[in-house]
Amino acid sequence: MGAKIMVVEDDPNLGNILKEYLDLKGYEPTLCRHGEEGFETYNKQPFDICILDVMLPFMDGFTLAKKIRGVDKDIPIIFLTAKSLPEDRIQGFKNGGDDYMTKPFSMEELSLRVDAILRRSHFNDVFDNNVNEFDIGTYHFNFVEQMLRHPNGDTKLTTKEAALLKMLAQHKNKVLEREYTLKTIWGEDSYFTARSMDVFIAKLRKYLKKDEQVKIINIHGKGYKLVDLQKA
Amino acid sequence: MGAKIMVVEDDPNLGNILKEYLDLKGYEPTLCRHGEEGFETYNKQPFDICILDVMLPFMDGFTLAKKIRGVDKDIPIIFLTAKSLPEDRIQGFKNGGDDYMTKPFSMEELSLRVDAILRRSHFNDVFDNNVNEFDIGTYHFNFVEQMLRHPNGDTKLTTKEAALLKMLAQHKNKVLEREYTLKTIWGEDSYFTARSMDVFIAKLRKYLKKDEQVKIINIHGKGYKLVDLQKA
DNA sequence: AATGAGTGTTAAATCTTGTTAAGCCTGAGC
DNA sequence: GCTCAGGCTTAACAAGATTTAACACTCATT
Repeated sequence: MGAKIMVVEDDPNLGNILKEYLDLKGYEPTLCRHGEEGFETYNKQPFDICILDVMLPFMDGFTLAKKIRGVDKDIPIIFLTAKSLPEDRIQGFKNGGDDYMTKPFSMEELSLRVDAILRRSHFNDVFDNNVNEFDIGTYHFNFVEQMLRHPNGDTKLTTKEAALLKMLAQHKNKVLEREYTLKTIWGEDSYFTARSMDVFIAKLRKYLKKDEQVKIINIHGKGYKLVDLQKA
Repeated sequence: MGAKIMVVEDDPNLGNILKEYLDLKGYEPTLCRHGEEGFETYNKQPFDICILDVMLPFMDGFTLAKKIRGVDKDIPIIFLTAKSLPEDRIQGFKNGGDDYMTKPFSMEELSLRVDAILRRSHFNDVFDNNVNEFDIGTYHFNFVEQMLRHPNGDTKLTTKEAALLKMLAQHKNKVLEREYTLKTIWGEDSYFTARSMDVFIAKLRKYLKKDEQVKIINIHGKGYKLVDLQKA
């Protein structure tokens, strides 16, 4: 499973070459022809990174970037452009870009830059997805079975309870951001999904009461942290 | 006071310009003249990001990068080079670099790239540090538990209280600068965040009243200092 | 001493989270 | 198709955390 990449490029030639190359490299690219199509597509499915041409018909790349960041403030963005003036590159970064490449560029370099950025983004967490069992204090959590076991009595979890506990366990002793969690489990970050998540946190806290060393603490305005003092 | 940057550049001219510019931008750059000096320095103090020239006497930048990554596998690295061939840039990424810049380059662009990378790294994360327990006079502070313990009664701290006390404790008997603190915990340094910080200082002072030997004193125009007379 | 910027402190206002329970779907079994 | 149970969402209120406002005080400078 490769990273999902949105490519917005109006030149059909370059667009197709890009798509083919990224496909070959094991990514999952989606090609859009202009800004508006890009924004619509972005709202329909989740992406891990965007590659945007700056000069696009109807809506330029910077404007599109702003709209995308309005939806998803952490999505990595790489700008492509024909201009190579330093001021233009600077514009790219000031518009919230993570990187900026000047045409013509080497496909391999682009793919390496994509890798370098994904290495630092949340995309990594996807790689940890095959780990499905966790030790949490004196508990043992099996995600696939949705079971939270404890010498003192087991608990059968629901799907969402298990999904949330898994994300917390993967970030044990680190902050798990609300926004990221909501986008991953609920698919969107709204007032209601947020309240729903709080309800699930309350449930998990109840289940985890059997071990004093285990706590879910709130990081005000940021998210939650599953603390396991046994390991800390 | 900003991110700690290690710059390794043998050309004294460019090296100094880089250092000065980064200084001006609010970073804390340390300049090394060659690879070996770079590696020694790296082992002596913590850095948030490295900027390495590729062509260096004695030990080239790629080799240095490998040695640094051996110590610290997640530190972000930007390579600088005179060559602009795509193959060289590709070499940079294959050697674990996060970015690659070709001389001559714009200082502003470099600083923007540094920002873009730091944004995705754990630099801002006060919550992921290693040392998490502190002795402050007759108090014992556990950051992870957010507990300030004292024989005379414990205090449960909030997230921000704990974050601020941690920064003070890390700088015990030294000055903790306002600006640095605000950028680290609040993310920005404005009039309001500054007032907010003052409110938190007042709270911490209340909690620390149980030990006469412990005080938070103000360094006018600079910041605060957590003074522990027991250890001084 | 007068000025203006920086700090101390408290309280109110705002925003976020905790918790419980009621409401609403959906799918299994009848 | 009807009913029920389980699981998730929404509502509602309580409690908590942080920010903003207000006013008093201190410090450095003139």
